[in-house]
Amino acid sequence: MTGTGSRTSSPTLDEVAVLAGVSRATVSRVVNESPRVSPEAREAVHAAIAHLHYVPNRAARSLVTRRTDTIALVLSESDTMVFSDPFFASIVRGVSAAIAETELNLVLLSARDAREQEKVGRYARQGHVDGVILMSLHREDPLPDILTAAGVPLVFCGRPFDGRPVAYVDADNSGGGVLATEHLLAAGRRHVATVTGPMDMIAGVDRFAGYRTALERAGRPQRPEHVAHGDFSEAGGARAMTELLERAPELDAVFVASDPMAVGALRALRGAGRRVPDDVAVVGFDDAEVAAACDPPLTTVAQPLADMTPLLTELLLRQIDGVAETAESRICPTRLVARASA
Amino acid sequence: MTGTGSRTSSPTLDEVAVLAGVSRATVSRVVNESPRVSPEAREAVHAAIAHLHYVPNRAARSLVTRRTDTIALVLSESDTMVFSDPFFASIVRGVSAAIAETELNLVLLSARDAREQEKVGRYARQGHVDGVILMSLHREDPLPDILTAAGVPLVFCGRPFDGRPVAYVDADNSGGGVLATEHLLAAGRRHVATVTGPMDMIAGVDRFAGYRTALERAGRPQRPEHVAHGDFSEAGGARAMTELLERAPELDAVFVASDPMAVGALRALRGAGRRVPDDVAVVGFDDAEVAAACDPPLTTVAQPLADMTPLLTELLLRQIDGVAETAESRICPTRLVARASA
DNA sequence: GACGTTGATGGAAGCGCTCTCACTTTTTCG
DNA sequence: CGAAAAAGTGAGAGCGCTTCCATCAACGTC
Repeated sequence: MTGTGSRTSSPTLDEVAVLAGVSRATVSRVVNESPRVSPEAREAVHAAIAHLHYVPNRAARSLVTRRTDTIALVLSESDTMVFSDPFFASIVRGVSAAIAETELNLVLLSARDAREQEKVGRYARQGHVDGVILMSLHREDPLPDILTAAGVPLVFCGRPFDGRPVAYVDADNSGGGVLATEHLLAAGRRHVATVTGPMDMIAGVDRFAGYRTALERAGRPQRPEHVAHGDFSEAGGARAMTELLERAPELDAVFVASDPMAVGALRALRGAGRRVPDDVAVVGFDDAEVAAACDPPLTTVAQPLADMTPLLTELLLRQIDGVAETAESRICPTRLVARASA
Repeated sequence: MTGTGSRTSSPTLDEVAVLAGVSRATVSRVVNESPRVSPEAREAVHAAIAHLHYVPNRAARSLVTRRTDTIALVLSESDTMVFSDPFFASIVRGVSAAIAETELNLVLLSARDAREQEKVGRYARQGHVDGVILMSLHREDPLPDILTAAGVPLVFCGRPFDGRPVAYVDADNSGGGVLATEHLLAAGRRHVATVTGPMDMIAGVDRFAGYRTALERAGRPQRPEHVAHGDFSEAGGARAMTELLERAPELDAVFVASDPMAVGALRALRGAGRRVPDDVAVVGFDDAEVAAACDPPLTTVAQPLADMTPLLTELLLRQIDGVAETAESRICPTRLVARASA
């Protein structure tokens, strides 16, 4: 505790009360829009507030209300990923928009490494936020346990690995994987490979599961050399595609578990002289903006982000307001968007 | 104020004091690491804290200390931009890392539209944060005024438009523009065009100024048809490059004011059948990761981000601690990174 | 051995706000 | 016209914490 800063001390509720000629309680009522205030008092208070540029001190209010009116969106991912994958942008934008409708504030917290995760945990436990939305969870992430233990209202963006009873919203990833794979099969493709997401993320696991389910239903063999693991990044997608071409040159279709990876795969295919969709059909996942823009336009599985982000927010607010009975969760349907690549 | 939530009320300082058999004052001293506590008392308190899982209530502490130990990094930009331009990622990562060294928390706030700007302003005035780093400022952004009026310690990432006396850190953008343009000139290029950044951002303006300065120094005419305005995005860069090729087909070099735009420009040039660097030399700005990876590798102007982000943090902390005399600011030198594109 | 010193500790006063409760005034209705 | 209900208001008790100040024990010092 070195200095004091030069912040001119702002006016308090008392000063407003004195100026308005009423009691502190009345000022508080006006500020909190209680209906039981006479119009005259209300006006006097408003005038005083305007005159003094009064702004309520949040710490004092929080101390008694036990609320901060801010929620955190925690990005549990390397920021290279966060800032390059359009999926994150979409979620942030969507949640942000949903929160903007309310009186709440939204803060973004990054939790890339153990140290930052610890800080986020402390931040939440200290009562800085009323609730947390956790996204991009990896299998071993300690944050779910930390935050659950802290008793903070919590919603996951994405199904949790263990079946823990927690509120979450997710796209139907496995259903989407089935959709994509069946689309390829229905087009008469014989050798359908896949570039999966990271296997320590549920979206990676579930989309892969969908691929396998579809093959199984079609009575097709699952060949290990048709599976390469990516990391949801464009570079990773290119790498995995190259690997696949080496191991299984006969492939004529590939389900790539994210659009950025699909862009990389497209590049790798072009580099290898394969034409899309003539030689190899490609289906991506996400329906990111880039999907429609790339060459050829990418057939992909769309997630209903427009539904998911408000839902995420709603579930959290319900928990905060204490009206959520049990941990609710929602799986949102995915749909295939057919374009030229498959 | 509907419900109460089910958060089990956490233990207070008093309870710790009772359990440890000391006074509240002593517990507070231990928590705040005051040296004037006997080892026995300290140990007893630590034991009690561990036993109760005590976490200090931040609101109560802030109320008296007038500090929150959190600072905000405000992204005053559309999130499409934020999430696609690697420059943002670098700043966020750098500041994040610098903050991680300290006891402070970092929150990211988005301020895309007037409504969000208002919220950010309120958030700061209500005392949620000890200081603010403002980045990606556009000319008409109201946030600087709002935050200055709020008396919040403030550092700009980027020189302010007006010469207001405010702390800021910026790269030497105009110097970088000179560097890039002179490099092109020195290579014997006769018709050096430029794709600028947005003219409502200081980085766009300054880099363009550098381009003009270099032409002037070399005694070359400044031709309006050699200037096209971009928006720092890849698509914008491609668009501007196309425009340039139409207006000034004779051009044999172009200074593109950001790497993402340069990638777009490279694409446009390839599309138009121009070879780089044979027909047209290209210099970018930022030295983003993509610069080394693209084809051909991009000659670009590097910003010393590794210096800038700690500086940004340091300047802010100094203000918060009240040791900053006046508004300090720093311009960090840029340097040319020569690669194949020019 | 009386004295100031030093170090450790607890009592208590707030920080700025909310909210219960009691009080006064006004309205309503039998 | 009186009693009950409703409406508006203020006093005051905290919320959990820090910190000033007083206290007290243990320590040299002459």
